[in-house]
Amino acid sequence: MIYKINDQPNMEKMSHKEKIWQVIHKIPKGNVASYGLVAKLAGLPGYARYVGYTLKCLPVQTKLPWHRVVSAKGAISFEQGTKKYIRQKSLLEKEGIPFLKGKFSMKQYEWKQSLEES
DNA sequence: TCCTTGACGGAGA
DNA sequence: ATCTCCGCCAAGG
Repeated sequence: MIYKINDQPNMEKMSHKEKIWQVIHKIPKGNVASYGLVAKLAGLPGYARYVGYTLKCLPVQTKLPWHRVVSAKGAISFEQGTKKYIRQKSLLEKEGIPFLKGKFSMKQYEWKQSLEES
């Protein structure tokens, strides 16, 4: 299906996955958001696991900044040392977020949506 | 239908 | 700080 970046369609009529894509697309570069926060901002509180499922279904060449979504503790949800793990880690470090002791500081880098808009 | 499987989260211990 | 356990919820067998 065609997904236009700048559309702000009627949330009621969007599928859950579309709502989730919309939210992830808005995560600013240099910030991260937990699966739970993405779900909440998408109007789907409690759907943290579903956010993970949605990301798993993304095509490899997606433009969506999936790497900015991490666990609530700031850890990467892939098995340590795997290619995916290393890829996500480097993409975020490239955006200036330090990875210390196996995690990113949510306190400092988690997206504060309220300060940005709405 | 029922059961299992996760890119989850948080309350306890 | 860690680790386990359990509730969550859609998908896929």
